[in-house]
Amino acid sequence: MSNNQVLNERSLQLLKALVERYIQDGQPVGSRALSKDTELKLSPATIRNVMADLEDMGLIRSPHTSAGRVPTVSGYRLFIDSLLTVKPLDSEELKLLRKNLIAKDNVNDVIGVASRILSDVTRMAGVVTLPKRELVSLRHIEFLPLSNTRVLVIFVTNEQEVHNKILHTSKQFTPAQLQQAANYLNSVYSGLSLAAVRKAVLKELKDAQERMNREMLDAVEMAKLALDPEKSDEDYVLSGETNLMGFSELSDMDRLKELFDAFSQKRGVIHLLDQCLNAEGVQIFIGEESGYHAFEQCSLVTAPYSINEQVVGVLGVIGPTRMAYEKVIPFVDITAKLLGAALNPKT
Amino acid sequence: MSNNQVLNERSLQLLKALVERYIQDGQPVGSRALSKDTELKLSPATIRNVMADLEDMGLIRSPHTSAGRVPTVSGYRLFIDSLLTVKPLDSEELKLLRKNLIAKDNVNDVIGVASRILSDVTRMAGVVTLPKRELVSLRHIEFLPLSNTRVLVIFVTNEQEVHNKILHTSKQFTPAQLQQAANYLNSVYSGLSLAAVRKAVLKELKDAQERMNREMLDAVEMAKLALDPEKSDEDYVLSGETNLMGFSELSDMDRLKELFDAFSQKRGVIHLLDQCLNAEGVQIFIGEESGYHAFEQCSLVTAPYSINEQVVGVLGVIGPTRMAYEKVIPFVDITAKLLGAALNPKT
DNA sequence: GTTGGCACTCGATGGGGTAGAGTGCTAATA
DNA sequence: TATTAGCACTCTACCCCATCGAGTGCCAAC
Repeated sequence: MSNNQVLNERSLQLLKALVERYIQDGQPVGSRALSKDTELKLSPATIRNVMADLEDMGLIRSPHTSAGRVPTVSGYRLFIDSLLTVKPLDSEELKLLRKNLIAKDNVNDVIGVASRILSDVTRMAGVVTLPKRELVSLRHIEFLPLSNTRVLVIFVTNEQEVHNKILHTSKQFTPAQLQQAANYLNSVYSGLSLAAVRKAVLKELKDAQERMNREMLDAVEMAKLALDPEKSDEDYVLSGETNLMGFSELSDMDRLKELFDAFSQKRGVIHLLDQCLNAEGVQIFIGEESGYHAFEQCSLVTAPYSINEQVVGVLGVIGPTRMAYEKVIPFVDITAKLLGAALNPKT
Repeated sequence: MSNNQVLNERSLQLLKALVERYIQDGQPVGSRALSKDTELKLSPATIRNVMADLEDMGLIRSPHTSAGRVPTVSGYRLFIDSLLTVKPLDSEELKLLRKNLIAKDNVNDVIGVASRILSDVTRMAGVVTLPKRELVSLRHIEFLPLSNTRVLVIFVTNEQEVHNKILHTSKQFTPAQLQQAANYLNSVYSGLSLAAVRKAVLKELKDAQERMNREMLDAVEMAKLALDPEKSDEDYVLSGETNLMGFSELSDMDRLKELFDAFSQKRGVIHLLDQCLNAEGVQIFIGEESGYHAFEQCSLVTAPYSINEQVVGVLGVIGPTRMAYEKVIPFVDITAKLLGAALNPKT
């Protein structure tokens, strides 16, 4: 028990070797194998002592008496935070990204491509959230009369994305009135983020009623309805879920069902991804760290992406905890940057 | 071999009992069990003779020597076509349908609800295709200028659904020109199905150029672009896929992966569902009948649904071949009718 | 045509034995 | 004092084999 509770250089080196070995072939790693793997000329016996210490510290564990050792979540965490040597991005993959991740007319197409590339390259599942509506800016708003009190509102954001929604207004409007309302809103609010617009709208409604004429008031009232966030329309695009069926860690049907249930319910996944909106750069959840039982056997590598310097969404890769972090991390990172670039309006 | 190749009343009765029994508990059915199940007072030995005949005719088979018999696809087919006694719809389920399957502002919401009900009630997977764009009628079309030669076209169909698309035009239009074009198109084509509009548009472009003034020609030209079917935007909403993970028939991971791959690729499923657009009423694919390897262990029970007497889409249930057809069939049938009703514009 | 009897086949289950991998401990070593 | 060799021990994975039970096919009797 010489090094008890003390992580010296050698222990770390062995932990690193163990994790790398385990990630590579998925078998519990024994002392003999580790002895051959490292440059440290240590006998299996010595390594067994170190391993016992690492186990005491909760960094590795053995599935049963006569198996080797496997990293715990803390072990992976330490490995990723301090020991990982990230690989430079494969040039083929970079080429693939640059070729396919380009601006399109439809934001959803770009998002879909990004998600697919993430899953294809990593052979795990790729996920990309749609840009948060709140954070993108308004370019144009338009009202179309449907029938009686139903009005179709259409707003175009950031030059690319189009949203529409049906409003039920309290009174009837003529096409001309609607046109006028749209004109007013466009002249005043165009260019602001939707959140900012809503804020401004609420403010106007509250304290400036007397200063506005009837038409403008109507316009603002309608804008309020139109921008009501109501059911959060947050969503994501998931690709390559089926890749996850290949991993032995997830081959238990109950677990797998739970995982896929989580995917289709979306709520939990969105919540998880939202946590990464504020973090800068790549963020990783290992196994139970996510806080969701369904993801207990999975790791999630995420990175936020930005339009116009403004973080609007998150993308990531979902796979078994035993994944090639040293490749996935830089890949997720660069994909986020290129996605942001592809989504930026060409000014 | 008295009854060889001849299906008499008794054989059919026994086949029916066998299939029902097998559907109920999923175990190969033996002669003893069948002897107890039916009112025919026959000894197991006699039943064994009949079963041998049924096996010769390819209606049942035995997984191995000392197991009971299991229906083949032909067996299921005969059962469904001639022997099935459909159960009346559970009143609880009907209530659920009537309560939730109601008109909404957003067609997608209604479709989603239908899909979810299908899967929830049957505890299998539910699928509903989106209404075919081609077949719904145009209510209103509108153009919004974006930048230079990019124009946003918005069209509203059947009073409820809104589509939009970005066009790249060959020349630049002023907002007024766009407005004029829209006015023209609305006055001429409103109320026709999109397919009919496109047909008319192509015709006008071809043989009536001299009779039209410049603006109208532009309008028609733009309409052509707008309605270009291009990438078929056919799609469907799938629910409860994960229910399928519970069935032992599908518990083989490779098979399951293949099935879920088919779901996410969509192409094959859409093709399969499209085949039901022309058929009247409930249609069923049993196992390999679908022609898709991924569905070899599955059955698909479908029914087309209509808006304004016009068939526009298909819905159905996907599950293992061993499913309770006598309940699923009437349920799919009524769901299709109620979905149609919910989608019909309230005139 | 139907039935009882019977030999036979085959899958499922569980016990027992073995091989191999890897450990922890101890005593010897540098 | 840290490292190492040696060794007894443990546990899993695997295979073999015996047994059991379900169900069949066939034959002779009714």
